[in-house]
Amino acid sequence: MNIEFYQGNSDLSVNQKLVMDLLESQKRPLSAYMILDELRDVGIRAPLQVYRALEKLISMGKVHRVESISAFIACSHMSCEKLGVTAFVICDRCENIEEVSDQSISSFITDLAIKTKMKAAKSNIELHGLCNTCQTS
Amino acid sequence: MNIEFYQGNSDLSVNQKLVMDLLESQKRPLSAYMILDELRDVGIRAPLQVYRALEKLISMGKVHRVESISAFIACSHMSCEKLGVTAFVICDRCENIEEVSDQSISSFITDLAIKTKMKAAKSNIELHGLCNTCQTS
DNA sequence: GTCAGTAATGTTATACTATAACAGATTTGT
DNA sequence: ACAAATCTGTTATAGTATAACATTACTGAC
Repeated sequence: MNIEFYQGNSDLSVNQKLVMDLLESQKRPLSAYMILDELRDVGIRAPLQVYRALEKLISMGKVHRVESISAFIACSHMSCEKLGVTAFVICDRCENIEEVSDQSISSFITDLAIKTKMKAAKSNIELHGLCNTCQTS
Repeated sequence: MNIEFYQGNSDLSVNQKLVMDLLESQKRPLSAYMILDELRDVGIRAPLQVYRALEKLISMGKVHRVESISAFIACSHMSCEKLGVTAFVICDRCENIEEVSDQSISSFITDLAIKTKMKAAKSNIELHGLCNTCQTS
């Protein structure tokens, strides 16, 4: 872990911390309404409380939205706050999801932005299919 | 009603052709309900009629779903039915959208699949930002 | 300290996106 | 022609997200 860049969860509001802790405790993506249901006991009552927390966490790079399944997952890399470019690899059978963040992905997006003359703000790369385990069973 | 008249040379059903023609006439992505509203006059009445047509058109590679904006756009390349790998570059200001489909994109996805030991079924790559025009105005 | 201004949070209501379940119509193989 | 399978239409409902406003909490000047 890169201490210099890592931020703990102490600067988060109560709701943000509740959502963040839940997403970190699960390794899988959760929908906003799954989060809502899980957090009803601890004071979250309305969708907007969840969506506002998610919005902030996403802007901080701590949470990603997986667009193709409308779900949210804790960033598995401490460095995402800096890099901001990741890819998700999703098994459609076992629903396991892997977050990939390396140089080849960053430079692919950089190249695409240059090629299309874009000032890149946000990217998402999602690959669906069968994972290694599910291909052979 | 004489169905054959509407089908012409195409292998599409009436509803599929209506949706396809609309998406081709617009160059921008449309939401399912925008499509529904546009096609009410010609007999489309329910969301499912639109969604079923879209599902088929997507499976044929003629239409893409742009995940991050929950919208649908006609494929701008005849080759997508074969390649199946494209990227969307979306300007968040003018909402112009460009579909990119070249060898570098295909091989990026291929490499990602190999690296993660996935049997790839579907991918989506979406880059948001400001287009060349909007950066300078 | 207090009080106005600002920001954050809570709440209700509603808009937008998508599919389940069943009914009716059409096509197809025999 | 007729049953089985498929396609299409319709109603109802599930799932995702935000607008609008009320309330509370924080901040800084005085």
